[in-house]
Amino acid sequence: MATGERGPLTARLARMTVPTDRHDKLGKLQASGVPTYPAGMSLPGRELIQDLLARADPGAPEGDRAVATIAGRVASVRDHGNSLFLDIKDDSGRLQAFVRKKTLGEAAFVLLKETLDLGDFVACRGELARTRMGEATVFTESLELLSKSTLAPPSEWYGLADVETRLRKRYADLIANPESFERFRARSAIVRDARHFMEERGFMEVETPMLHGIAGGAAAKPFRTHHNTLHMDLSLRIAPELYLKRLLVGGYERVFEIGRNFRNEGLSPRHNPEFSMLEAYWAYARMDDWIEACETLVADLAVAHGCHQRAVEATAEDETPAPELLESHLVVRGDRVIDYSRPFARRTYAELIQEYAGADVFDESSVLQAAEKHGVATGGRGVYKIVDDLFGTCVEPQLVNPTFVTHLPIALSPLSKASAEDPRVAERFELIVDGMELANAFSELNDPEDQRERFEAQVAERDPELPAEVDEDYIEALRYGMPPAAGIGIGIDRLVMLLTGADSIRDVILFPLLRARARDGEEAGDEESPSAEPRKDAHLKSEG
RNA sequence: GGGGGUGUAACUCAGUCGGUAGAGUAACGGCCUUUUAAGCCGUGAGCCGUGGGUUCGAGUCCCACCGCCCCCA
Repeated sequence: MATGERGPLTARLARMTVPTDRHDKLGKLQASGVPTYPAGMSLPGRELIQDLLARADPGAPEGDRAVATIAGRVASVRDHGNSLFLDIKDDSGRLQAFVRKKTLGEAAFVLLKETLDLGDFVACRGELARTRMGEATVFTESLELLSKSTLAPPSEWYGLADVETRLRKRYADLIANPESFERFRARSAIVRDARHFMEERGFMEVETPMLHGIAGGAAAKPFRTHHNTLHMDLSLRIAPELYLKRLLVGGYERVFEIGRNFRNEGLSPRHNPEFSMLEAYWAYARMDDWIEACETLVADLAVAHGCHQRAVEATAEDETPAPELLESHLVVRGDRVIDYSRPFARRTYAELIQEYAGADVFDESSVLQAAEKHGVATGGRGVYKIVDDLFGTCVEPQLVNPTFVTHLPIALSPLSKASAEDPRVAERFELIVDGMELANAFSELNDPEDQRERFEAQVAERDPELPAEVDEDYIEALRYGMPPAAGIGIGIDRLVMLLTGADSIRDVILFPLLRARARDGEEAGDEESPSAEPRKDAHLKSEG
């Protein structure tokens, strides 16, 4: 907004496309000396609706009633001529306010009726009591305009259904769709609980760079950028892994980071170019320790937060959720009911490939044959890539209940230790839930020479999804000695999807990346940057 | 990149065989002393995604483009 702009409010708003009727109301309010966006506002005694209802009994007898001040958005108005019923909605809930001409005074009441709109923010002060119909209500003695709304909010009754509007104007989605509002609350609570879980187990939260010279720690195309003063090409991180492990070298034994990773790849219902991970490293631990910790974390979160989804499903069928349902390990997602009871299933990678793809992971001809049969591309690619595709096509979609997939091929695991029993497989697991990879963990490779060889093999592949050069600094760090350790990455967005029943990652990211919309009166795509970074600005937006 | 779907009022949606652009909600004007999807009477509201084509006539049929959704590569 043009905050520096001066001049009468109505004149400023007239230059914008304010609907005429709401524009007239602004003038009316100004003429009456009522500030539409008052400064220096203080609301002594203002309570959240939820707190008020917990503190005071609306059914208290006359003379014993609480006086309350509530503030929020006008969500509904029922006009009865000489009185109004308003629904006031705040962060915590919704409460009715009753406003009478007799109480408020003729002039104030008339002005209110002439100017009040859905979406306005107001404060109401008065006694909390019940109406004849038994509805808890603030019998308003004074009402104050806190902020005027000049655009009509989306219909509360029908909600906001248009997917594009919901994503581009998330605020409108949050106003109109309570399930969306609650879902992002659930996300916050899930992250908070996950953080608490890690802290309780003695892990220290750290922040590592998002700007990397060499984007390593995963196989993905990075977003590229440039630092002007240092004349450095940089990438947004695709994973924090190599920095977190440098901290193990430095002597911290348990570290974790919750944060954003960036991968310059396609969008899908389960992929957003920026997404959140919880990544943790644990010295002197092995893969099995993470199986225990991960299982505990996910199962506990499912009981604690899946209850929201169970309640949603129950209410959809007009049933009151039974108490045992709210404490269960069952969480609904679409037409699946996912059972998070411990222990989760444990299967080996080779076993699953055999069962669902009919191939022997360690036999090339068997893999090629299966690829042919299942329509997986083979041309000019390493066997392990084909196996990986077979797993994604044939196995992953079949695993609905949480399943630890262990003994992944070492060729797919360039940063993990090989198993002591079988050098062909890594000491590694992936946790698959409802066909999605939710977590990935392994015993960390700490042999600098072995690591160098694997990096060099990656560079030799000349794959745009793999680093183009060896991260010498990381190798050097390993030379100083890294304790034996195991690490894990847990996809936060997917975790929230699973526990809230969301179908798309966009339903759990407040502001997902969307194609830039051509502005009116401009030729779209005409003089757009011809470079390979068409959406650079969407990511590198500076606050400065 | 390929295929399918979709785009109509602020919101949710109808729109038949190609023949004057519709409803509910919201808004606006009335009536109404406790309603709750308040009610009743009345009014206004549209670049039918954009551009082209076929036709006497296009929201509707055809082509291209744009956005969004889904599937596939």
